[in-house]
Amino acid sequence: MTSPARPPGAGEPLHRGQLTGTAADVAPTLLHKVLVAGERSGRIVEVEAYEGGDDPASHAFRGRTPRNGIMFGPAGHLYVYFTYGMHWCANVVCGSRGEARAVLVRALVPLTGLEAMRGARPAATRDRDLCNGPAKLCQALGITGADNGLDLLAGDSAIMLLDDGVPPPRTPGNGPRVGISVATERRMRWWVENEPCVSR
DNA sequence: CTTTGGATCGTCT
DNA sequence: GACGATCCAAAGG
Repeated sequence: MTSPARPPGAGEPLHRGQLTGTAADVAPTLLHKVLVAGERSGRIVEVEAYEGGDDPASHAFRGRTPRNGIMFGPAGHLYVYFTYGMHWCANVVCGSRGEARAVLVRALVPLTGLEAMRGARPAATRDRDLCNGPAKLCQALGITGADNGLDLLAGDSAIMLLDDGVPPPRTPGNGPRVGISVATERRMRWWVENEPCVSR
């Protein structure tokens, strides 16, 4: 009995219990999970952990504000923020309620909806440049502030986080986070080694 | 190939 | 009023 090949971008939503640990615990487990936005989807190949009140680099370090409120809610929701006057970035909220931990999704391998992604990102000359950065992948998938707070684990959400059976790498790359000026000694960035779609 | 600086505006001090 | 959890084009080697 041969089962048919699973369509690209298909899978089951993660269980919320998989996201209740610290951001540093959860982040590397999200490698190879699939982020889906309508017909567009990609496999996560680079992430960063932000630990809320324990982490000077986190948006939640100085407490709850109108912008970061979603981070203080339940795990599995999407935290989208606007930065540098023009870019959106997407996080998966994790930890327990009130802890404001989150994992920034930094890069994807495009799986489906490539034509829509190319249309959304005319600056990308190669397909590997469609989603190889936190703001690029939001542009490619059409994620904006309007999506802030969505439940990524609900079957009817416009944006979902799926497990299609591909396990995380046994030994991911690990190093300092990108683009921050504090807590730079913490090695809380993880990526899939030898993967062309990783940023930088 | 690497380095540099401009774009652009919401958010918090 | 200052500063980004960034990207890209242009300039330089």
